[in-house]
Amino acid sequence: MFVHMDKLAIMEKIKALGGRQTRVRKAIIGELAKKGELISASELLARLDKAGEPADRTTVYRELAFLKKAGLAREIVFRGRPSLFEMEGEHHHHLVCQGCGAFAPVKVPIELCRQEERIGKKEKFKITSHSLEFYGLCRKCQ
Amino acid sequence: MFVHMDKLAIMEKIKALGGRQTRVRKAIIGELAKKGELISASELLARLDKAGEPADRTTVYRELAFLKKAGLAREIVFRGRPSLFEMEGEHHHHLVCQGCGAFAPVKVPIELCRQEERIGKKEKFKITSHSLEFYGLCRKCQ
DNA sequence: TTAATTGCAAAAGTTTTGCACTGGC
DNA sequence: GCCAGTGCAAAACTTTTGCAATTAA
Repeated sequence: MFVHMDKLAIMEKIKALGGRQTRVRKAIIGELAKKGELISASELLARLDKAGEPADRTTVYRELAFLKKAGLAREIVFRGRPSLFEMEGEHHHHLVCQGCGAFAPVKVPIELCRQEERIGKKEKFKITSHSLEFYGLCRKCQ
Repeated sequence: MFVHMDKLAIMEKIKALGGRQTRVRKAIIGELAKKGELISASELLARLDKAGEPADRTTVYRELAFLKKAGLAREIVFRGRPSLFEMEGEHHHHLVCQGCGAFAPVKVPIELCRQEERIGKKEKFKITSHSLEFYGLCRKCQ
């Protein structure tokens, strides 16, 4: 649904930051890209195992932190659940079902970026990003 | 800065839900209201101690869950820090400084509620609430 | 070589659970 | 007397840290 950077561009960016091309790193990026949507560190860990590319829990957390710092992955938090991650791509938000826990990506037709600028100027705050997530009930849980 | 329900109305709502008026509950609501803005469970615990109204950590968490369920308090999560709570009041969002960790309340001049309705209808999702928080650098940290 | 990366063990921190006791109404 | 509310101990989890061993470049 959303366009991501290709692997070449990703590795390029990593190299530019002094990062190396390792088995574990490639596996993590691969799983993150394959999933396409939000995934927790624990789920990622399980998927790596299943894919025959096992990695340590600590390594997964460290790699996610690295990818975030590199601007290649995004972390999102929802009330009452662990942090979720996804590869950076087209700007979007999420609908979270408070019944079954499912979530769906959604594009918001609001020019929040422009609003960001306005609010930042007014509050003398240099805004660099925002998080906007919707909570409710999905079709099944209503 | 923001208007909250008065204590009478709060206790009324609690009673209607079968809740009781206890020493600890009153103290927690008092601290939450006194602070006025976001506060973590741990900070709340410390403030209760300092105020001579000590309570157990578990009790604090349970009370916060109760107040949330009663619609009297709101929980907000930010990346990389524990949940924060505040009494329900006028609808607003927050600016979070990634430098020093400070946050400031802010009203957003976007009619998100109307957007909610539109998005919900389109996605067949019954949206009940949203979270919108801005990340960046405060005046001091720029 | 040599600095980034990894795994393991342990710690830190938040939040939840079980259970017996207390106290509002 | 009930049953909500409370404290205590322990557990469940997520996430981080320290350190020695590995490995990509």
